[in-house]
Amino acid sequence: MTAIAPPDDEQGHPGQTAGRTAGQPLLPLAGQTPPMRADAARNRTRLLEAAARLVAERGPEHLTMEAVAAAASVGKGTVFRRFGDRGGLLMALLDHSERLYQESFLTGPPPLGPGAPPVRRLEEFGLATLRHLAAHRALLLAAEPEACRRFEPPPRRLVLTHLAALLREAGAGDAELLAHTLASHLDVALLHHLTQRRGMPLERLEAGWLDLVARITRA
Amino acid sequence: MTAIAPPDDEQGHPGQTAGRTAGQPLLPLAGQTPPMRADAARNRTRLLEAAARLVAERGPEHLTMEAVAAAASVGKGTVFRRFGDRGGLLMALLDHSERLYQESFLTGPPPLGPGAPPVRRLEEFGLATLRHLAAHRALLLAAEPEACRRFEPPPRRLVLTHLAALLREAGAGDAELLAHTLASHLDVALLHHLTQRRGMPLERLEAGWLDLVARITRA
DNA sequence: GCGGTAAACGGACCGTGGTCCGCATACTTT
DNA sequence: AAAGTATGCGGACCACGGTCCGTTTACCGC
Repeated sequence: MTAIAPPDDEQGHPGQTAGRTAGQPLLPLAGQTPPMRADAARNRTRLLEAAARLVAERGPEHLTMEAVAAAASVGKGTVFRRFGDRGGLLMALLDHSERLYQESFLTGPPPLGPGAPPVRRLEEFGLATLRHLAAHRALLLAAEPEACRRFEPPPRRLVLTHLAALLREAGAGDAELLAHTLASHLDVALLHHLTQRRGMPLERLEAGWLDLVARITRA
Repeated sequence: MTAIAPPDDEQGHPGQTAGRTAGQPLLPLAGQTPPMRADAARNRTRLLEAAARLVAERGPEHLTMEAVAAAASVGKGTVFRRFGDRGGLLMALLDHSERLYQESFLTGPPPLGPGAPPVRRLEEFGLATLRHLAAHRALLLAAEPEACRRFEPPPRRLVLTHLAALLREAGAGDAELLAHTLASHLDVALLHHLTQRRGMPLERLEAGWLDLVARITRA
């Protein structure tokens, strides 16, 4: 990336470009950035459509940036300018469902959203997350960044702060650390490994989650 | 890799080449494979020396396979033939301390090795592992495979089976699942994130480990 | 020593992610 | 409407991991 390259955020048509403060789609921080140029917006949607098509055809793990560019009749540089990198493009593809998922526990109805007791919300949050991961497994897996950046993407951060908040509310010990413990149980790569390579049914992971929450919150 | 490429295992001089059954240096399985040719063994040590030098000079994250080949005055193909891939080379660099670490809890003296009660061994194991990770952070981080293979390398498998065995002995619930929970607390990437990016002292992670073991093993 | 053979070698080659920079063009201002 | 400017565009270019395959060479049996 050359300088202040803005790796995109969301919206399809009259869009804007993420202001690159600290994170991208943490949800409500769609703000005051200058509107995208018309050609840029057009290319953006063409790229997303092309990418979605290619993913559907060949699977996210075989998606190449050059193929997307070609399929959208656009230069390769344009893809990178818009989405930053491969992970950014994949994430953009997930943006819509990611939003729904985030809203469901941030502002949705209890017991998932605010209003229920914290332990109850923890239980529901894990179940909802496991289902979210399972539904988008391939894409999330393909978008997973390199090891040392695993905890940086805003969605992961949001999950961590959410868990930490609920744990604090429930009065557990080192909430930040325990949040990581819980979060690691809600990891796509782990889910993939356990269900695909080790043949565990999703139900076992769900039961494991409830058990884990119980063990961790009874201090 | 072309076919039954043997991604190397250990020993320096009259060596052998891993038989590729299921795992590499799970420790005692150095066996009955045909001995390495003299030139192969020589190149192996030259490569390891060159790699170690380059890592020391520029850090493991800047190590390129071509640079290693050149520094060892060897063809690039030879590097891949010997070590399989970049991760294999990095792992080979760690092989010695990995062995010491593994022996310490498999056959070493209690309370880390056999002989102490399981919960005690769990506590010690975590502390020893955290120190091991911290000592080799950069190298382990650079060797970390892609997300979807994160649980496949034999060292990780060994940790998981060890944890599961101790948990079973301690009578916890779903030992295999809980082993993953504990193992995720002993993850280089997590350690890196918490200590480097979030500024937590190692002591806090150690305390967190003891707390976690306590919470998980009191059924 | 002398072949025969399997193993090892080397480096050209390929695919892919990511960058660079000169050129084109959508919006703004007057 | 013309000029000015920042934004975006494109695709040549680079670095690196990994593969392929024709050539070389260590080892084994004689």
